Amino acid sequence: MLKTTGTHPTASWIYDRMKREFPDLSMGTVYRNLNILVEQGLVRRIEFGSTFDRYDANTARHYHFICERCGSITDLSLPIDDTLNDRVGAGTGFKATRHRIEFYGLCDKCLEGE
Amino acid sequence: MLKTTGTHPTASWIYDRMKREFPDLSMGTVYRNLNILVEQGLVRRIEFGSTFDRYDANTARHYHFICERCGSITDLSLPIDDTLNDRVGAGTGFKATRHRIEFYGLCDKCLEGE
DNA sequence: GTTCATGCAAATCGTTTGCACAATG
DNA sequence: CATTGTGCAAACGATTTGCATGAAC
Repeated sequence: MLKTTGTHPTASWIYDRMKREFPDLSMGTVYRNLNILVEQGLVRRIEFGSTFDRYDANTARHYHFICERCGSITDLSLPIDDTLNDRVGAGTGFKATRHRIEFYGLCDKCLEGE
Repeated sequence: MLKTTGTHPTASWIYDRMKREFPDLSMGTVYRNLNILVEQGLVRRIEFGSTFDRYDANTARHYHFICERCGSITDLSLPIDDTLNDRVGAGTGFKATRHRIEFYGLCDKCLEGE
């Protein structure tokens, strides 16, 4: 189900959605299975400023755009820049192997209303 | 106190630390005052993968490095790249005004033990 | 009969809030 | 007397867990 969803749902969104098909689904089951999928690397857990987690079935490396007005989260096609990792190491003695970027601003839909 | 701390403490770390000086300090007070400082823009709240928030008195824009072994969080001096924001807009119709980057890897101390 | 995922409810944990009180002006 | 910041304990909300049940092999 997650794979066919372009959004980045929360656990309770998934719960509501799946409950249509499995009326006596429980939250425990949702969380248990999400954790299994995350362990298996099939799903990514992503935490943003909110109090709840979101889940992402797009396991390809990508950056995220978060709209500050409507809160929507969109996958970006911006190419991954691995030279950033090397630049961090220069001089500091750190060794960065990966990074994550989130962009904040206004999405296309919210810009229309401006 | 936060200003004199290079680390990115959690609320309970601050609580423990301040309790030495104010023995009957309560958690409510810590959180209340942290929220006030965040509202005033004097302190940043930063959420990482963990279940709890961290606080940062360094309000200058900067990226973070998170050590995957010891969990330490370090401010980076890597220059902010605002051209990234523009590149997000190109083609997508989004307007990014800011971004945040976290690097993951091994810090200098943990690399020594390799 | 053993294994395993489930529903349910209770527990957990970081954070927030209601309230009474004491200090301040 | 009005205001403000506090301690305390209870409330909160997202997530986790213990346990009994029932299905699958």
